[in-house]
Amino acid sequence: MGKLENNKQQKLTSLLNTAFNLFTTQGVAKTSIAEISQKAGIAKGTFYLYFKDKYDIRNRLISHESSKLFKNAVASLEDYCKKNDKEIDFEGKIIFIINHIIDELNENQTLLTFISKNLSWGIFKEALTTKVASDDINFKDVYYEMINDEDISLEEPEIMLFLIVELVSSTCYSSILYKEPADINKIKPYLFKTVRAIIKEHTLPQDSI
Amino acid sequence: MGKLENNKQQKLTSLLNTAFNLFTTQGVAKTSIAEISQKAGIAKGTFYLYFKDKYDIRNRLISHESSKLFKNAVASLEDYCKKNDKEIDFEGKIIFIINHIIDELNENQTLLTFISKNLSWGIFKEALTTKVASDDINFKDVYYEMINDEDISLEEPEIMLFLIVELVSSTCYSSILYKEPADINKIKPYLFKTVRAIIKEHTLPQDSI
Amino acid sequence: MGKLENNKQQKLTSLLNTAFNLFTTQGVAKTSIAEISQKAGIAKGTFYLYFKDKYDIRNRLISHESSKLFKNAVASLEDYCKKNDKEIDFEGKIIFIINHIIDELNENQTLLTFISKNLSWGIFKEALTTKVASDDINFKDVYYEMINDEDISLEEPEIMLFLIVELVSSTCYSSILYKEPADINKIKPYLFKTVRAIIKEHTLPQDSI
Amino acid sequence: MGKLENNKQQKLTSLLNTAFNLFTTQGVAKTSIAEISQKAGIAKGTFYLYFKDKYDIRNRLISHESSKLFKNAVASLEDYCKKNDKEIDFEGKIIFIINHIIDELNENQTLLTFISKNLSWGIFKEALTTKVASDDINFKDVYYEMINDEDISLEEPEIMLFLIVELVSSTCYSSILYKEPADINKIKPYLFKTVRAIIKEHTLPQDSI
DNA sequence: TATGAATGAGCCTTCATTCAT
DNA sequence: TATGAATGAAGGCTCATTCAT
Repeated sequence: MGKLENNKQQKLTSLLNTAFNLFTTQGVAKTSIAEISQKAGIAKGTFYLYFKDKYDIRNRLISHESSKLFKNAVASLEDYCKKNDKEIDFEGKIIFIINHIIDELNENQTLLTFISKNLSWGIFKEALTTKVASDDINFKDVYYEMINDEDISLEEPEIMLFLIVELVSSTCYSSILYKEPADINKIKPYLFKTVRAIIKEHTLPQDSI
Repeated sequence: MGKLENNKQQKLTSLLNTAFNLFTTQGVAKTSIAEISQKAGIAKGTFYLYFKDKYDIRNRLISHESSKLFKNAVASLEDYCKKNDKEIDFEGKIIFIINHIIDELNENQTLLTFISKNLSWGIFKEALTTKVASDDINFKDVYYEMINDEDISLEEPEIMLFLIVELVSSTCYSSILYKEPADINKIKPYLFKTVRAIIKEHTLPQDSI
Repeated sequence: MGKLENNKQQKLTSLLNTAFNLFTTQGVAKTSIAEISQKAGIAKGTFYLYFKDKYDIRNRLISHESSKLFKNAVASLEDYCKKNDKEIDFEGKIIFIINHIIDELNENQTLLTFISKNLSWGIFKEALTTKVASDDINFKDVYYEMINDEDISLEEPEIMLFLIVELVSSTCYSSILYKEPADINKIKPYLFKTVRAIIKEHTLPQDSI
Repeated sequence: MGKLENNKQQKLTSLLNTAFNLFTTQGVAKTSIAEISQKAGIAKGTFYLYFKDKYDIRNRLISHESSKLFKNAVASLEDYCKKNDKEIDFEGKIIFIINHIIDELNENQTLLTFISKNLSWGIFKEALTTKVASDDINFKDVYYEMINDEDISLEEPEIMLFLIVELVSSTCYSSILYKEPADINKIKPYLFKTVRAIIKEHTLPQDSI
């Protein structure tokens, strides 16, 4: 890899990190490109060589961070299975992943603020299906793998995922950040029950022999 | 009521109407106070005698419009019951109301854009519990009335309402506006099944005598 | 006149004067609104309360300065007639005015640069027919008056004026500023001969009795 | 000629063509060097190996295009003489050339806009006297040839040419592009009469034997 | 109460030019 | 010769808010 190539990668990383810090601490609206550039140690004009505008970098960050949440959750799940030498069924896996993500967001509320305030299903779907960074995972693949592994059939797997994601994400936002209408820990059981219900309704009766 | 008082009311109404039109047609961010004031026929400085800032007027509008959605749905429900001389159970009423609101939003997508893009549970809760205009209804009261009428007991009625509202509103947004992951009409049955499941899980076994 | 009104007028004048100085010394392109505002002692944003953009103020200045040139020339002509108690015919008046304007431009070459580099017939025509400042004259009226006074008839007075103005202005530019293809004083006799020829060709034979 | 030399020529041509297209379609000010380079298929830095800056390439283009106008007009004139086996006198030739140029500009108004908006006598004179491309003509030589051929003597041939060129070019601009003060076809007769008058005044009485 | 002129910080964006490769 | 990443000054413009009237 040439020196130049290397240098470019460094600048990109620097920009992404700086922007993420600023976005999470002061919000997207109150962060200017001038500030991002300056703190990243590059010229303002250089910013535009890497990103179209502020919303471009924001979207890429959301995709990347969302992807990380899923990646961590999936990794933790695999870990858990290995360690305990346990098999968990599909429903259990979904709940495990949701729980892991909720806990992570609960401990990193600035991240939650950033993601939620700027999320749309469009960006999110992109996060689920494309890799921004080289080590990102494609959760959709993981999701379908999970479905196949269990040998269950779902009526509309994508709609089901959509309902769950929307329910969980919008629920988390006010529950974690404002404890409204109650603390996330109080909400959790009801939330999980609902998720289980959603899964049940989408599950087709297994072909019996 | 003095002439003066009347004049004040007129200005307030003019401001609210103008702002609503501008917000829904061009978005909140691209609407300036100068534009609102000018089109409302008052001076820029006068705006500040009625509202703290742009977000103040925006929030009041969201509350008012949300309230209207519920009011219309409830009115339509009562109408339906009278006309058909039918009794509908609690679950049916909730579904009826949701359905009515979804249909209204589907036909008024600018309203949906405005409300969703600027919604937070905080504002929304306010909309449910307080009256902005004199003819607004307090949906929370209606909700508890509905519960009492049926003589059912719910474990955590507020959390239940919260889950339903969050699920429905975030689902509608991408489904109606972007048909993602599918058209609202395809989503509806799954959504209603989920709502029913949520209600079921919150319903406590009836005291039998 | 209120204090406010007075204040506004002062600011306008200050802006016009400052802009004119900057435009003539460093050119329009190299003059920024920031600089105009700052040197005029007002805030940058205030500039936009008085002018749409840089070209708006530039056009108004050109109109005003052009008007002044004509005004001075006409005044000088009247003066000359009075003093010498002489009658000058139409052709002589036109030549007098042109000569006066050329001399003024020759002595104020920065003005010539400014006007010529930014002139278009559109702006110029406006300068001839509308008053920017209260003391501006409307040269077109003066022109037609001159025609009537002499009792001569011209075939196409407007086209004639157009030809003369275009010829003189474009000729002056390189002749005065770059002495190309010769000094204005060497060009003058040829120029005047040409102007006379233009007038002659447009003059219709007088009705004889 | 080496391959390298050839390559250089190609790049130069590509740059000139691209710049001309961009200048005429969107104007000089709104065309950036980046855009020219990119569309010409070379790197931005390479531009500077061929031209000093944007105005350098612009001037060369104006010279070249002006030269082409004269070249075409002269060629057409010669053609006309041959075909009709006619002799045209000096005055007639000048009028023919002017007429031809006007018609060409009338049919190619983007070219007129480009040339006029960026013309100065300096650049123009260069166009008359120097060849930019190898097939350009030197109109000044042609002009003096025409004078000699006819055996007429002019008092100040250069000033005469200057007056004519300035008159025609500035007249065309607003007349063709804005039909101000009238359409070019209405202006033409007056313009030609004026040109004839200019020539007459510069013509010295022929030496009689 | 009502006005609207004035503010001036702040933002985004463009672009000619340089220079290490 | 050729590249194109980097620069950073510069510029135009918007807008919420204040305050004297």
